[in-house]
Amino acid sequence: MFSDLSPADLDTFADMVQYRRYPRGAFIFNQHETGSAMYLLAAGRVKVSLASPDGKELALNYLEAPAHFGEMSLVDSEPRSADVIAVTDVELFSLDARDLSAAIQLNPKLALSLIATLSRRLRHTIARLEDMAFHDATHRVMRVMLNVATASYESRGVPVIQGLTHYDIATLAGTSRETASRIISSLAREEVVATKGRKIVVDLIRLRERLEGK
Amino acid sequence: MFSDLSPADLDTFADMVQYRRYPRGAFIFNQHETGSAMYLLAAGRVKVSLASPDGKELALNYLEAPAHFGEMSLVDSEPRSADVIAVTDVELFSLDARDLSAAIQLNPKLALSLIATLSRRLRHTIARLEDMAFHDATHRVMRVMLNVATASYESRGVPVIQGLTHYDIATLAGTSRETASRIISSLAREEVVATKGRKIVVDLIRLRERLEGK
DNA sequence: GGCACACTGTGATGGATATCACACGGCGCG
DNA sequence: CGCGCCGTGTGATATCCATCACAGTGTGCC
Repeated sequence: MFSDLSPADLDTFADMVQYRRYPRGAFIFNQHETGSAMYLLAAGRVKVSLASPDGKELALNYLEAPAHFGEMSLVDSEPRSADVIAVTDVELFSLDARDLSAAIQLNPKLALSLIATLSRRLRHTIARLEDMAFHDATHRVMRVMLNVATASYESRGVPVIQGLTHYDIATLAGTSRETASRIISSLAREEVVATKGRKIVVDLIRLRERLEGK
Repeated sequence: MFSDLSPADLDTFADMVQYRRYPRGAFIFNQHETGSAMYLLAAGRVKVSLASPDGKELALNYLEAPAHFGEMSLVDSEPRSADVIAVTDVELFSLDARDLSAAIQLNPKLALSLIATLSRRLRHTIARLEDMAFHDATHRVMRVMLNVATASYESRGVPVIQGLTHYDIATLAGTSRETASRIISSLAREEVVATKGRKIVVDLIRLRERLEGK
């Protein structure tokens, strides 16, 4: 989902920034917590997600370095609107709101970069909301698989889903683990995807057809 | 949901901007359409909403002057992610993306204002998504009523919902007109709200209790 | 002031999906 | 290299809600 920050930009505020590490599984911050820093993810992978009081989870996104998150708290002092959890060991830099306007003075393009990031994320979130409101679980699970497999195809040349359990896919699709399982089985039966052990190989063409068709 | 633009800001780019009027009911732009302008709403009321292929509707928001919308297309050239429809007669100014960086040079605070707006809207959209994923129709309808009534209370001193049909409330809550009707009737029976003709008076305290309680 | 039309209230029904329950499979750690 | 545990597959059941159907109601327009 990211990022327009160039190395030059990073240099610009190298001394405003603070280095941190988190082990796999750690919470970087929690929903409803206050905090005025944004984070630049330098290495590793994080999950941005929401938890309901009764233990359900909805994943907003997975981010891979280089990326940034937590920008919303730079401009207002509202509580965090999601949890961010380290999926692997993580290295990152934090930038406090106090330093932001200084950073923008030094490099106004940074502001445009933030605007671009927020825009992309808002679009993405609106699309998610649209899916929740208009489409059934099958459609949503297919869309998640298409997104993940497409990203994999673009970065590694293979349209494969791995490192995500059915539970993870379900939280991305906003449905239950069981429902996601059933849908994946059924797609495998129809040869839209092929499951090899705990890995899913996606037929991008067919999957896209299915998503458009109905 | 808005806005940090001061009259001074408006002066700054008075000559980059173009004046337009739309009658009640007009589409200002459509989802999926391309377009690189943002709009400053000077007078009137618009609805930002999504339409599904099979005729369902999900309202993202209603905006009242002064407000702005369509900023996302300033920084990328993705299609519009929602429809914007004039609910009353509307007057607005459009600002093209080409002029944006110039405007930001003239007034860097404008960038911060955009970031703040986008942040607020992203928070709001995430909260909507959370509601859709975790809560039932009753909860969502109550939240819509609480939001509208609270806004009314703050601007006019009376916690009243008017000018919105049950259908409108349903599209804001992401449910059907019938379900919204049933929920409102039931809340009226329990004296959480009182319906006077086509107007709903809300007991803010009780409604908030109900929303927190379960 | 009345007539039409949009809005509202409410029953009946079916369908999607959450949830509970449990068996099976494979992966990783000791 | 085997045992345990997490992940997966799938049935049965219950619930929420969309949808269809239609009667009653208010409002604005002529």
